[in-house]
Amino acid sequence: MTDQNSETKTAPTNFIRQIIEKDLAQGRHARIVTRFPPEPNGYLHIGHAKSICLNFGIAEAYQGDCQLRFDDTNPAKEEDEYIQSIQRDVSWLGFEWAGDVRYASGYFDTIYDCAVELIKKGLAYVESLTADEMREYRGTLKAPGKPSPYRERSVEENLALFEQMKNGDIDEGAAVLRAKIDMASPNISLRDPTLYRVRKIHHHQTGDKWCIYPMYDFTHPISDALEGVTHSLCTLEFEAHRPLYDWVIEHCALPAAPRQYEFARLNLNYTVTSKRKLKDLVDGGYVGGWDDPRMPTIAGLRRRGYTPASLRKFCEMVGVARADSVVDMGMLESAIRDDLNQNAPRAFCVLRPLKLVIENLPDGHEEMLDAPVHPQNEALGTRKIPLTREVFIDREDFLEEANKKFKRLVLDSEVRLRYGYVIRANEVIKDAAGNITEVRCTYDPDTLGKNPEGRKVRGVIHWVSATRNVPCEVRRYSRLFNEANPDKVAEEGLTFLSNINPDSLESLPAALAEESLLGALPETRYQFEREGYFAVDRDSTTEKLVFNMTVGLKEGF
RNA sequence: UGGGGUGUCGCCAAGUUGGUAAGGCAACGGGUUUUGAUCCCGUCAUCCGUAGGUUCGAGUCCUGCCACCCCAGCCA
Repeated sequence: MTDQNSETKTAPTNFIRQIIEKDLAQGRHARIVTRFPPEPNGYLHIGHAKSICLNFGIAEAYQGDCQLRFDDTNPAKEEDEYIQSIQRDVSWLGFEWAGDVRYASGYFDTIYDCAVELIKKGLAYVESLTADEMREYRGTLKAPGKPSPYRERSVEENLALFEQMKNGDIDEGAAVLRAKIDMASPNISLRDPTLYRVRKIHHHQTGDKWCIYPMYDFTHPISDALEGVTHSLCTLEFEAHRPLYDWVIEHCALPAAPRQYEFARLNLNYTVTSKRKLKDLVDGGYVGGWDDPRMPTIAGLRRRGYTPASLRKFCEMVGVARADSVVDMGMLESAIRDDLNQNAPRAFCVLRPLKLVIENLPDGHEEMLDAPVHPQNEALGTRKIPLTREVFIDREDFLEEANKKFKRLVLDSEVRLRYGYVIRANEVIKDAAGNITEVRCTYDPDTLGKNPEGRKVRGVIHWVSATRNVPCEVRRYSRLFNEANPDKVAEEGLTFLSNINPDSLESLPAALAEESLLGALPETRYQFEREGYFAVDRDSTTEKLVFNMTVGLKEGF
C-alpha cells in the first residue's frame, strides 16, 4: 500500500458500506450478495449508473456477488429491446454479474405459492371492489381507511377465487389479491396492499402462461430472498415500502431474510433522469433516440464519447448518501476531461476553415512535420502532419485587428502554426460582400522547433493542409434544457418539455481533420487540440467522418 | 400531533464513544507551457437549517421551531 493511483486513492466510504462492514464483523453474513434490478421499460441512464456502481462496487470490494435481475412484473410496459440494451450497458460500464441473468418472472411459480400460503394463513384475500372503490376505502394521508366488505371472505372462498383469477376466469379489473394487514395504518402502503392483479397479456419471458401478475412490492422481497441477496439497495422513494418488504419476508416461507436500504437517487442539473421523461423525449422526436449524444442515458453518453472509467469515476465523486441532491453537470464533465486528457491521442481539426496561403512556399511543397500523439506521454510516439503552401486555420483564430489579449493571428503580426513555423499575416482577401476568404502570409524558415530571435511570438494555432486532410462533420452539443431544473416551468400547465433548449445541437459540416484520422472507427476518441474532446460517431462514412464533441477544453480566459 | 425522511462552503460529501470542520467539483490568485489545455503552488465554512439547553468543551447529546423531499397505481 505505497503507490496508489487516483482511482483508488480514496476508497469509497458511505453509510451502506459501513452497514455491510458491521454485518461482516458481527458474522451476520459470510458473503455479501447485492443485485441490480432494472425494469426493462426503458434505457439505463446516469442515475442507474450510480446504482450499478454502488451494487457492483460493493460486490467487488467485499468479494461477494452482484446479480442482474430484470424486474419484469408488468409486461404492459416492458420490451425485449430494453432487456438487450440494459445488459449491453452494464457490461460496457465494466461490470460482470454473477451467474446467469435473472428474471423476476422466473420466480412466478414460487411467488404464486407464497400468495396461496398467505391466503391459507388468513393473511391475504381476494378483493372484488373496483379500483375506484378501493381508492375510496383506502382513506387519505390523514384519514384512516376502512375495511373492504370482502375482507373477511373465508380461506376456501379466497383460494377458489384466486384459482379463478389464475385460470383466466375473472376479468381484468374485476378482482385483485390483497394482503390483509391494516386498513388504519398511518403508512398507506400497509393498508392491505395489492399483491396480484389480472392482466391478460403476453409476457416477453413467460409468454401466455400467466394472466395474473404479482406487484413489485410482493415480487421484490421474494426474488431477493430466493437469490440470497443480503443487502437490497434501492432509492429513497421506496423507504415507506420497507415495512411491507419486511412483512412479506416475515410471513412467507423464504430461504433468507434480506434487508432493504435506501439511498438518494442521482439528479443532474440541466437534464432529466427519469425513464418516463427520457421516453417522452424519444417518442416526441425531441432527440434522435435513446442514444442521442445529448441524452443522459448510458448509451447516449457512450455515443457522446464518455468512457466507462469516467462514468465510474463520476459515481465515486458523487458519493452515496440519503440527502436529496442535485449534482452539477460540471462534475460529470470534469470526470471525462480528466480521463481523456490523460488517455486521448491529440489531433488537429479545423472546425470553420479559413484559407491561408503561405506565399514564400512553392506550389506543390509538401513537408512532413512531426507532432507528438500526446505531449505529456512520449511513449505514445509521434504522428506526421503535412505542411503545404495552402492550409486552413479556424476563422476564429484570425482577426484583422485585435488587442493584446488576443493570442492568435492578427493582420501584420505573427503566430506559430503548432508543431510548425511562425508565420506573419500580410494581406486579407475579401469577397464582394466583405467576407474574409483568404489570408496571405509568409513563414519564417528559421523557427521550426525553436523561437525566433529578438522577438516573442505568443500565439499558437492549429491548422490543417488544404490538400491533404479528411473532411468531416463535427456535431457540438450544449445542454438539453435551458433550466437547471427542467421541471421548473414558466407557467402552469407547461411541462419539462417547454424548457428544452432548441439550440442543443450545432453541426459544423465542413470541418477538416488531419490526414492521420482517415479511417478512424466509431467510438474512437481524440483531443482536437485547442478545441476539446471528440469521438467518432457511427454515422461516419468512408467519404466523411462524423464527430461528436464530448466536452470542450476548459477555457482559461 | 397522518406516517416516513433530509438539512455541514456556490454544487456533491466526510465527520460513528462530544474535544475544537476531510476530500472532490466550481471559483479566485501565482508559476511552468509550441494546446488561452494539462501540470504545479496558494486562497476558499471561527462555522455545521434555526432558537434555546446540558457540558470545562457540541456539527456531534436534549428540547422547541423552520424548510424541503417521499407516500393515497390493479406502476416500479
